[in-house]
Amino acid sequence: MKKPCQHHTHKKQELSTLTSRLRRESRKVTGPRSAILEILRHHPHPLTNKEIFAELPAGECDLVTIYRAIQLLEKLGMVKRFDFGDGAARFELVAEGADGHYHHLVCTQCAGVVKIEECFPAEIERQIATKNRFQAVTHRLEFFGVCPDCQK
Amino acid sequence: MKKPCQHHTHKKQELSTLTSRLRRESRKVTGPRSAILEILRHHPHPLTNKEIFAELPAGECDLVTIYRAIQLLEKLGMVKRFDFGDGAARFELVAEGADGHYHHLVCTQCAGVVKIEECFPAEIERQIATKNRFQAVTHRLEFFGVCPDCQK
DNA sequence: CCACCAATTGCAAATCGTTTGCAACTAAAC
DNA sequence: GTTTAGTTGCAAACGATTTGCAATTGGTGG
Ligand SMILES: [Mn+2]
Ligand SMILES: [Mn+2]
Ligand SMILES: [Zn+2]
Ligand SMILES: [Zn+2]
Repeated sequence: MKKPCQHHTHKKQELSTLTSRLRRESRKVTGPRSAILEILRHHPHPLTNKEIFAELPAGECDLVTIYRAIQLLEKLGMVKRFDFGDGAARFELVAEGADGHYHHLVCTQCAGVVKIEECFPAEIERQIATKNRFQAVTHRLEFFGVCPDCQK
Repeated sequence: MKKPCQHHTHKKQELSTLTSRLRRESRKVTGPRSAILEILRHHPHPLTNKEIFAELPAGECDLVTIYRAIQLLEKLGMVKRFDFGDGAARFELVAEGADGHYHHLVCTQCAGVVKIEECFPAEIERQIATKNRFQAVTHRLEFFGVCPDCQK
């Protein structure tokens, strides 16, 4: 058995890992759900429900089923929702154990997306929470700009 | 003439300042528009179109007119759009000359809003832009948590 | 004061993403 | 197998936002 890649950690989760998570929560592993998970597994960028639908072999399942499946996966913490401000929610698989905390840099011209691992110092958020006496403070942060390809 | 307040800088813009901006762009100063500007002027928090509509004396104007007015004001840079992720856009008057760059801390229970002047070091954004060769990079950042009142 | 015209408005209808109701169906457990 | 809670498809409902269009009006120039 050869190890496929020594340079990068392949964090793509096994489909079985994902489905067993469903069973553990007494949710059924169905055709549509497996298909959706497969698509998410193979996509490095957050997808809209409609995009997932488009990736699915025609007639595999209804758009509504995707909405419901994604809703469930989000509730179970298996996917994370992102909002790029264009009216459609996007979803991405959360790596096991990972907190799913990262951001994106979105091209305002072509909608291309780059994952951003950096975040500002947690100290800032802590100060904001303390100063305003808020608890359980989190944030939503996305960057926008023009990607290299779209710079003429 | 007495100066009303020495402690805070009242940055509330005069209505005439706002309307003249409209005339300068050959846009008409109408009843609905003045009313909308008045409401925005007196509200420290971003409002949804429907909220503006609710503030208006009954029958003052149609909801659609508010959508169109806000659209215009946004295009002229007189209001800034915020997205708290609940499906409805919110708008706030931008102080003259000000860049309108600030964020919010939103209570996830009661939807109360606090304006946040702090922002993370610009250096971080510059690095992200450079590393990914993006240009004109900006960001959208909002904080969420539980306000003092909602902590039971 | 009046005429004129581009800008504006109200109202109805259309869009779009997302949710819901319900009856038919099925994965998983016994 | 039988049983049943969990799922699905399809039609319809929803809420925010946009659009078409005919009627109205603010601002300008005379
Ligand atoms: Mn962050
Ligand atoms: Mn900022
Ligand atoms: Zn691009
Ligand atoms: Zn609260």
